[in-house]
Amino acid sequence: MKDTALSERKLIILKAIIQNYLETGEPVGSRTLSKYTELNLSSATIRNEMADLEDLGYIFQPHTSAGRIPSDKGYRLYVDMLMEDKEEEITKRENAMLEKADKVEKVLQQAAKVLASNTNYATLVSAPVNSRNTLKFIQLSQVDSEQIVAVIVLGGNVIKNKIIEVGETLSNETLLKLNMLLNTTLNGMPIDQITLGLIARLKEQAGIHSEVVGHVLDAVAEIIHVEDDMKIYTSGATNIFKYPELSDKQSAQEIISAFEEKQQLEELVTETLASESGNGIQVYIGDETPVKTMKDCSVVTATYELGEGMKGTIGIIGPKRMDYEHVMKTLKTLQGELDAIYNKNPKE
Amino acid sequence: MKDTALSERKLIILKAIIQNYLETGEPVGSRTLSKYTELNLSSATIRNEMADLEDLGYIFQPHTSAGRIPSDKGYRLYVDMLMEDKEEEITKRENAMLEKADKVEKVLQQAAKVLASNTNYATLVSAPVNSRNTLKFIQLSQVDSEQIVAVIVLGGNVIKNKIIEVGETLSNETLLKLNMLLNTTLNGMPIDQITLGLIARLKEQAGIHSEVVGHVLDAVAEIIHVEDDMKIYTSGATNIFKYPELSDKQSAQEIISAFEEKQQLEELVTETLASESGNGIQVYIGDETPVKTMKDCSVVTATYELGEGMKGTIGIIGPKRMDYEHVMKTLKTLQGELDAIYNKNPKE
DNA sequence: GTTAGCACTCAAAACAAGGGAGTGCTAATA
DNA sequence: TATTAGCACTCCCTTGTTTTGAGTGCTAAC
Repeated sequence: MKDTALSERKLIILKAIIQNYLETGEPVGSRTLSKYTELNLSSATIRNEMADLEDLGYIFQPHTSAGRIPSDKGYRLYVDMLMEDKEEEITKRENAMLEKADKVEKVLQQAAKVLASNTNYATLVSAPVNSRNTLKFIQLSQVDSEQIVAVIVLGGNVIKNKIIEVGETLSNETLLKLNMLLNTTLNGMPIDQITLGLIARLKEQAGIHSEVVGHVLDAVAEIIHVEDDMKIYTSGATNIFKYPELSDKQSAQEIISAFEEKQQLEELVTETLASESGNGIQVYIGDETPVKTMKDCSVVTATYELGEGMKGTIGIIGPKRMDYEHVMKTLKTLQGELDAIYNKNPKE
Repeated sequence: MKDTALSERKLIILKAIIQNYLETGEPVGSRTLSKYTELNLSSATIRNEMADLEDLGYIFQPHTSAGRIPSDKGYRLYVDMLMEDKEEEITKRENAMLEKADKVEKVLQQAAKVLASNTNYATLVSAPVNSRNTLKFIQLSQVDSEQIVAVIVLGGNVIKNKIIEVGETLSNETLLKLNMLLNTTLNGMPIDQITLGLIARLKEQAGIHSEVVGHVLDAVAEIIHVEDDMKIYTSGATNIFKYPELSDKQSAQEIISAFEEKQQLEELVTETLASESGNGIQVYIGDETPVKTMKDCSVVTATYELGEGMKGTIGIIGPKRMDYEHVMKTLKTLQGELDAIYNKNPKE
């Protein structure tokens, strides 16, 4: 029995085992399979084949005298080769909700929700990260005698603001001048090109107000700091209660905590964005996930793009026996929708 | 046995039962209580008293031949009369973290976290609602040939912004003029005083740019819309797994969903803000809570204030057998801290 | 190579028995 | 009269035993 290639029949059996297990969640035995119309084999024959498949590590028994369950390796083979693309229509209705929402946050939160209700798994949507982004516009305004507010507009119309305490009261002209200075120098500039040298030069030009400029640039720096900025929207975390294998106290606690804290999800997102595959869809099975608390889950992620190389992630987290076909199809659709929404937006 | 007043001894026994149950979570029996030093009574006597207390509805047995458990009515009596204020020091260390955070959202998220780690219950912090708030400052800025951004600063330095599409390109002077117009009229104005008449007047004064002004005021309206604006920060939802009586699948699912969706928590917050009690601390036991999914929990909330009558809520949600004394004390402290933080902020 | 048959394994369900915590009641006691 | 000791009773929980049934591996026959 060579490890390199499985016989046709073994593949069919493996596929049958997995599909059956995806549906029922119960270990599947030889008798069940022999009743499977496609292959007219007795249970005994199937047993032999299953023994082989077990030796090769594609399936295993939870205990002696139980049926077989796919191993991570088995799932992997299935996802890579055995699975056929389901060409189903996913519910367009709900997606209509996406169109309506206007603010970015709302759209993404909606997206997570739609995804969750379409799949019955836990979902996550990360906002586009604005590294490689450009600074579009800065505006300083007096708010109080000793406070100014800096409004910073980034490419993609992401707007940020920060209150800055200034010791002195700035005159209107001064503010106007500073605004001019900042905008003529920085407008349209990719934020990774704002160097220390540039900052020094700006401060110099600001003269006695160099301190204010310093504060403003600090604010910019703070705003674009990726980690700090990564917003993650989630939905349907409680869906995991639908899958007994994940809903014992221990697991449920851990997984839901991950969704609550979001810290760990960030890792997942960065990992996904870093290692991109062909169509942008990635499947992590069990131990393959970057996040240890999800070692008993499968995670499927997709990347969507929003002009300018700004990228975000959508993903779903569920049991290993998840409906990969449906999930991948749904992700692909949503990915498309998001792309569309952002590209039809007033061009950048 | 009159219902109006319980004998001194019954009160002591009831208190003992409750305190014991808070600690252990197990039904408490007569023998356990008779060993209680304070009251030198035999288990038989105690049994008689317990039978009375049960008749009166303060305690009950989960099943025959089990110890007694406090009923909602029992808890209520305890909270109202029997409980003594614990004068413990709560950990000041963690509160230091509160000081550091600057942005409102960060502070509140932190607050929720601190609360959760101090109590081991699920917690919630609602951002101050800005009805009764004033508009401090408006700034329109050109961002693109056909887009302007409106930055709106509210009292308490809450900053909002919104992109507005304008059909035409506005000149610098026009913008300046509009800014002048808006600010001279609206600055410092309580937002509930921005009436239709005022809006009409403004539009008239804006002349050919009345449309833009309309958009801006729409944006203001949208921003101050209370429901839409209510942000709720939560933490420690998974703490409920620590309490077996709440962590069966059904309950856990429901409670955590409530925390994820936040919808239901909003109801809780509005209810709390509406019916305010003396020191602003409220205790909902079991069915008393406005949120049906929490009928097996107790909810304790407090209101904090931030100048100008802007109010927010902090609250904790846990099992009925929660440590009310500790919780109320902690809430009171945090309430104070928040008040302090916001009142030491540059005066409004 | 396939299959029928059989002995074997093991988890889960069903059942039985015992222990223990707790109660209510009654009768004795202070 | 209030308290307590004593006792019978209830019911949950734990433990151990048995039964059932699904499933396997192996061997021998086809």
